[in-house]
Amino acid sequence: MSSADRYYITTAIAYANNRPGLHTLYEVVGADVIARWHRMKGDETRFLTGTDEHSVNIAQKAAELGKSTKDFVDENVALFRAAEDALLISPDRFIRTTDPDHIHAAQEMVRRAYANGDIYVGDYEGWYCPAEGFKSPSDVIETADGTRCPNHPTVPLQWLSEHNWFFRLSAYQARLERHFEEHPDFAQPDYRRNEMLGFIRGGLEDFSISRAGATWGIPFPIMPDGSSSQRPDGTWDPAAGTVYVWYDALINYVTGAGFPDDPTAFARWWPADLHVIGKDIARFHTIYWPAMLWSAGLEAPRRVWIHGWLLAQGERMSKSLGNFLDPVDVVRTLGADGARYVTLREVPFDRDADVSWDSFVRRYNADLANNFGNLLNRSVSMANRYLGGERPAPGNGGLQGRWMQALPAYGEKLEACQLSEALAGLWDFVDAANRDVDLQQPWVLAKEAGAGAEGKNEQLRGVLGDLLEACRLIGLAVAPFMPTGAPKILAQLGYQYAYRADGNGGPALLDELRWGAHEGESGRVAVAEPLFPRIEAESATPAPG
RNA sequence: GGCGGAGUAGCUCAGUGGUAGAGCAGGGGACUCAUAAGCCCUUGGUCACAGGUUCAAAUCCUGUCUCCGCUACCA
Repeated sequence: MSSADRYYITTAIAYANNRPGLHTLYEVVGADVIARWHRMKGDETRFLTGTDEHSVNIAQKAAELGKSTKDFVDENVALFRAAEDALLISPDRFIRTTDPDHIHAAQEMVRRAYANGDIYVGDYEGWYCPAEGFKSPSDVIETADGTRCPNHPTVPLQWLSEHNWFFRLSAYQARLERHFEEHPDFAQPDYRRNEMLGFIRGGLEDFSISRAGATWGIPFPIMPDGSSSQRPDGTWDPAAGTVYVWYDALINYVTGAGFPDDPTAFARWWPADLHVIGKDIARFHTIYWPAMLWSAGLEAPRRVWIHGWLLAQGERMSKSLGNFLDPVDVVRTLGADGARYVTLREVPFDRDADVSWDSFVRRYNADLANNFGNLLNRSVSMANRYLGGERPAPGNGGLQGRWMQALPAYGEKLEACQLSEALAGLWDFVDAANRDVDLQQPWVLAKEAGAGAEGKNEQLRGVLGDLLEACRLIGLAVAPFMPTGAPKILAQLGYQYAYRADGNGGPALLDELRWGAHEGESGRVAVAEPLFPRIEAESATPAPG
């Protein structure tokens, strides 16, 4: 992986029509871990996440609730931010598509596409629900009365045609194909890349980028004759319509980098190193988006990571089905660190995975309470009991060798977005440390040393020094996953935690992760206290639905 | 329909020619530093099915069944 000194990572922006579920925030947690990893490594890091707030659906929903659209999205955004705070998400900017600079950026992208000859006025045809707006063919149902909108089955649909702006995606087919071939890592994982490549090879059609009727959206900046739609008083001519979907939502990634008004920032942050997105929007991010950027004279992002969905008993978690986990519930039971760890350990980042409350609790107990939590607890307890709280220097026993293998593998998996595998490998090291305790039997060494046996005290100090060092390394390495757990782990071991709450500010993580990085420093461990108390089944909140 | 992927222990999965594996869950044991955790041992599988190639197949080939992903304008 590259060791660039700056790292720009984004998530998809969430549709602000409701409160968030864990299945929505899951990708944000994953991206947050990667962002924190880079911050701690010392890369200048920018992590962007936020909300997508335009669309007729949102305006409609707000109207149904008797609220102004802006109040409605403000309320939902507050719920997102609260849930993200609970999960310790650390965006450098939380972007909203209603932010003024974003509106400006989207309009500028449209202007550039126009200047480049890539947009033109055409006819958009489709089913139109008078109560809601245009419906895609997959979004309508056949009833005895004819084709209807599932949300308004009593209202007859109309087949409408309206003048809209189209983006000339077809002009970019060859360049896209070449880009995929020259940059095999651009879209990942591989099977998603192949799907997208197959789609490109099948031929690309232009897509519409404006809507004539909608008012809750970014004013389209250009009139059909090519003149500006901005009036002398600064307002926009509603006859120009609004920007539709992708020329609004996707633009957030360049807005968040400073486009177009802060060229210095933009030159620093663009192109993005990584877009983390869900599989449902892979096509828009890996095909539409590069073409849109090229049209504006900008570079494509370096990498797009496409993750899967969280399933409940084989079905996609969703708000409409009600089979989702509330992140606040999960945090309440497992703690923020536990919730983050368990989610990213249970779900491979490259595909769908079935999750359940039981599987989360089981994973928490096995990995955090029993394995790592207990390793830390028993190590600190023994240092207190046998060495009066002194923290001896690490030796160079078998654990050191294992660590020198485990660390590079961990970093590689993490940077390859294989978060679950990264943790699995790290926990092999946890297991090795636990096995070492039983192999070395420090309690026997302590007894022998107490009886005056030759060399036993040195041996005991070496063993405990190794164990405490293993705990330090694990605690620091998992800090991106467990932002509040890590400082507590280090504190139990008698170390200062050098990083700020968002992971910035400390020494380069890879230096700290060297075996024996602090061996010259004397120190004392704290009183042992379980950091990840075991969760009994009865006390766990049952999963809703 | 087309293209692609997958079917291996109760669960999640690894394993691409050479006597079936891991973690979790279940059972037993010895220990005691520890969150009754950890450690050791262990019960579970005709590797979807049927043929074929081979001295040898979960692993290669053919066919069948089942499941999943992609197959354009939802945020």
